[in-house]
Amino acid sequence: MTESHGERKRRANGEESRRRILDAAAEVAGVRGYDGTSIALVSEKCGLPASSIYWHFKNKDDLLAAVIERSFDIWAEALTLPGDDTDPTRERVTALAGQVAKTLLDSPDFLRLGLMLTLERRPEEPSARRMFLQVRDTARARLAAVLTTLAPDADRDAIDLVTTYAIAGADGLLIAKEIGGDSVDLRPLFELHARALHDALARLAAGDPATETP
Amino acid sequence: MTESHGERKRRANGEESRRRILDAAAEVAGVRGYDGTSIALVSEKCGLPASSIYWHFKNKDDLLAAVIERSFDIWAEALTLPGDDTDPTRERVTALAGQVAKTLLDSPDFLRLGLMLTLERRPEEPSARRMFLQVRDTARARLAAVLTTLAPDADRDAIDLVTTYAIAGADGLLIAKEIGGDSVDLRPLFELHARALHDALARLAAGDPATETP
Amino acid sequence: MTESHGERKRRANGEESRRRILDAAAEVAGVRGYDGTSIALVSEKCGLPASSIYWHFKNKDDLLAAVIERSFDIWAEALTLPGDDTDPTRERVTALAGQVAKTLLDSPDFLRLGLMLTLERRPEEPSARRMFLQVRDTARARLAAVLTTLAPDADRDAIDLVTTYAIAGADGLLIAKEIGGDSVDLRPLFELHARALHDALARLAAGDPATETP
Amino acid sequence: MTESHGERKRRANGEESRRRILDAAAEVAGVRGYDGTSIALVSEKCGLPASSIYWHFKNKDDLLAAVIERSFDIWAEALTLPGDDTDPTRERVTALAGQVAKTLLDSPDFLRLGLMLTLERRPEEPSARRMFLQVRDTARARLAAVLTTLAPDADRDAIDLVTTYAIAGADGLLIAKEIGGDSVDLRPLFELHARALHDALARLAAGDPATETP
DNA sequence: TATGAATGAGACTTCATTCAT
DNA sequence: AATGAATGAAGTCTCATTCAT
Repeated sequence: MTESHGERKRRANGEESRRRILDAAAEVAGVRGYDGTSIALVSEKCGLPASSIYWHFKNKDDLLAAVIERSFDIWAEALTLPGDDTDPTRERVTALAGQVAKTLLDSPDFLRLGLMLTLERRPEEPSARRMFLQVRDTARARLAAVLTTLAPDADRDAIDLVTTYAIAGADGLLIAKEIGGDSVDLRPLFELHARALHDALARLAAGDPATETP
Repeated sequence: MTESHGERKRRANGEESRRRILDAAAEVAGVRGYDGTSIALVSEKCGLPASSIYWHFKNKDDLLAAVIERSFDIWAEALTLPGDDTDPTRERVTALAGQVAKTLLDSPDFLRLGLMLTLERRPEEPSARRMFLQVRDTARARLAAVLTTLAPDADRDAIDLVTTYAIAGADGLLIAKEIGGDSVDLRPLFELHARALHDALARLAAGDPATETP
Repeated sequence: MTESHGERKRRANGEESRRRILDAAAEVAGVRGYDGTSIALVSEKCGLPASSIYWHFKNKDDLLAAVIERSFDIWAEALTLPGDDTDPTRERVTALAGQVAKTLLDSPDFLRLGLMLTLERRPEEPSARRMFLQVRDTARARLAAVLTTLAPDADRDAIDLVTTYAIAGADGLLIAKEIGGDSVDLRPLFELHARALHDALARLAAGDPATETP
Repeated sequence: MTESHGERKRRANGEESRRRILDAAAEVAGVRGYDGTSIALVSEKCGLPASSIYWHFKNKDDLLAAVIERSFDIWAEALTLPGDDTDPTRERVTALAGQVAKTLLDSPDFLRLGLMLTLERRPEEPSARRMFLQVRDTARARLAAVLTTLAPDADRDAIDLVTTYAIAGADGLLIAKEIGGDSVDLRPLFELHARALHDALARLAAGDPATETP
């Protein structure tokens, strides 16, 4: 109780204000997308006037980039990819996929917003989009590393292919969930995906050139 | 007063104007998304004044729904799903997946715009979104029918699951292509996906309960 | 009385609206300068909403450029420079200067606004400024032509010099009037200026190299 | 707690901060005018936060008035008008005009900004404008004194007239230079002006009523 | 002697839409 | 079958200024 947080006219606290703005922006942007996120809406939701938002962020684009960055950081922290195990059993791959699925569904702000941004092709790319692609690349690199430990003999191109397919499946299933809502049970779907990945890895490990084009 | 003040061609051809508007709207919406598509932009792109757009369409929402509908129709026509063959060989499933991939990449307007709309959660759902979900359901039903012919013994839930997974993969791969551009070769990816689907179907046909949760 | 102008909801009349906007903008800009002229102020003064102003003009810059152009045209029309007379008597030059003085004081909008714009050095030049410099050049050319008829033997550089000096005097005296208000009587000042110009022309006609640097 | 968190130099030197602010404000105001000079721009240019500017100056108006005052002082110091000589030869008047021209071109901040302010007619006159008119009056008085020594017999009204004309010429030529840039050589122009002033003074000394209105 | 943070007002501009012709 | 003109609402962002520390 050394600092009563009930003070009337809030004493200036930049850190806390910034957080409140980011929270509000994440909430709005996750729902309405880039264009649909208006500063006025964020302002209303966080209780600070619009002009205060511009004290903390250069502009709307900058704000949304920050939203994506923070949301990704939270997600990446929640997801501790076990990178030391090298046993590509189906159980293990399934567990891995399940972990990813769960964390994605828990904090999907950056992913949903990011996918929306990804699908657009504006004349000048928003830095929020750039930020999404950047963090997505980070995640991709980590996943590729894990897959490499699971199929050490596979060449880089093959790993790349499976990595891309793994991510694509996750993206697609997230969308399926978005559309289907409660009628879609993600668990068996991610299991299906895990099995597909496992089999692909197994073929890779066996040197099966199944992924090559004839 | 013989109504001859110099207008040459295009003596008020409604059909043609409507088409020009739809073309322009499709182009803009495919690039900028729902919010990013302004009537002014469409007007500029099609050469007709904004008020003329409102003569042909009730409002922006209506216009975009029409865009999606038309784009889907074009796509559906291009894609003649062979629904009579019942041989679930890998080659056949692969060919099928390849066909879908190709047509999606050729006319992806409705899909890209639709996915953007899908990812948003507005208070009041745009009818463009509703339209997308509707045509998507049509496509889904057709795909489910095909899969059923390939695995006649599978139960409805299993077919549903694989159908959802099939669509999810397509969505995800489209996004991967969107992000990766030329550095992503969709062919082997769709082959991977086809193989995954084939294997799943095979397991289904064999009564393998692999997709059930333990 | 074929068209009662008392109609309630004004029937759309672009020409008239445009004029009203220009009138209002000229009034405001002449008083407040470029930055000081807000669209809201113009809107209030002309009775049309701000968005209507943007129907008629691309943006504020475009509007102010139009203000300058029109104001100049009005001025140029009011000032019929007698270009056929070639008698450089003092009376004639004085009359000429007086005419310029009078018309400048009658419609000084473009000049006052233009001079303000002239004195600024923005990173990107407003097109209103460019417009001012352009019409000013037009005026300058006409004046140079008149001076040439008055001193046909003078070379181009000399005419240029006197032209510049003539304009500078007019600018300066307008400013003096602006500052001094009623306490400044422009008539004798322009007479002084006219005399200076006459003497300079006379020296030029006589081949006196007085304007050359030693 | 020995107050030692690393600040090195500049231990809060008020005088120096004030100077930096004035420098920045002079630079900005000379370029953008009164309205165009924003506190944020000045802050950025001088490296001090906006709130610090308000510690040194009451408000923007106060700041710009200070800019004008200081700029004028610098100019006045640079210009040592020789007031003791009473020989109205052309050479002397020319030299005098040249001196004024040179100093004006060297430090024109106050003049350019002042002229911009002069041309505006706001509802409430900025004190910066008042300051400009005040220092301008000071300069005017000094010039009138010099002219009086050159034409001791002239009456006050005549001296006033010539003084006004002298200043108007200087203003106008500054504008000409502003517009013409390198293509305008001020030297012969100021010589022309000097000659005009000399002749006017000579006529005054001779009692020539040339400046009177018929 | 400063300054980080905040803020209401207002800047310019675009929005989707309507209406009279 | 169309369109020129208009319009209120809302958009992003900057403004000058204040205040607690």
